[in-house]
Amino acid sequence: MKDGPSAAVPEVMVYEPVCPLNLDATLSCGQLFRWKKREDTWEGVADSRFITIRQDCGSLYYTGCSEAFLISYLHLDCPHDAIVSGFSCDAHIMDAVRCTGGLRIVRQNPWECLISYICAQNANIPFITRMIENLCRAAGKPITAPDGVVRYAFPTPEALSTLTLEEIRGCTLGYRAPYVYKTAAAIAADPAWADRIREMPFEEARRALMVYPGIGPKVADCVLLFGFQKYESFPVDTWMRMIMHRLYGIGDPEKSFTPAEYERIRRFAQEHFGPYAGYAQEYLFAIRTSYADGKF
DNA sequence: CACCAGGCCACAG
DNA sequence: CTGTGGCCTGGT
Repeated sequence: MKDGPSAAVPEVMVYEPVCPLNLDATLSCGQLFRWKKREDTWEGVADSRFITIRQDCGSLYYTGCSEAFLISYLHLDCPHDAIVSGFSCDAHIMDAVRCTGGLRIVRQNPWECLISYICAQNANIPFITRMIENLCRAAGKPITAPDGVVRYAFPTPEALSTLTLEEIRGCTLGYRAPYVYKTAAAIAADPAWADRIREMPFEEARRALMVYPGIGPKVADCVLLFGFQKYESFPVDTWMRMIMHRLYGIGDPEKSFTPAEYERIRRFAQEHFGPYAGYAQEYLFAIRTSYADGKF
């Protein structure tokens, strides 16, 4: 027999997506840094809520958020098959789709996305994860989850901008600390920034993001894709550079990665893949090690 | 101990 | 305008 209030245990909700979803691929492909899989269940924090999701036989069993949030967050409100079939003339993308079909681009909070991808520069995923957790612990609101474990929301712009430069550096951000420090201050002083960028056409929004310190072409493209749902965005990282050279003969990974080289690869991809180029990028990125290992 | 990881910035030519 | 080093930190 158990003691303790059963009312504290959240009701598990069920949702059955009508279109393809690969939850494992979606939450582990590297677009997000705050989800962990324990047993069969994914646990994460999004917009100040602790959420669990388990996928079983196509059904989603979830706690901590509404169905509307789940659908929006996982981008289940879109014609996924139509996006994928738009790539049907490209054998490489279809290879990737066969491996991780149902991979979704999650609708991230633009602010969290912005800071996260500033941290992500020149780092690997475990390191990025630690930096972000440190920031959350330092300035994020504590959330007591039903399992009794305290997690932390991603700090608001106001909260993050109260930290000193040294406190941010203490979150193991290294040379990225001044970028986060200055960008947080700028955003905190300008609450309408996200609405403004959301309304801008792609290239203009891109330029507007690159005004913030620590945000270059790669980070801007990630934020436009993951934070602003501008799906024509095609972020080019060192992996994508290698892959695009190998599959399409674009660019040359032997030479130094100049801004001109970035533009060449990005323009080609946006033209070649079309308005959902970002989805092509995510599918290629999801199986990046296969290309490194010489498969495909 | 080198070298690199989902780059950006300051500075030289 | 284009190209090259250096950079915090942590893992091979």
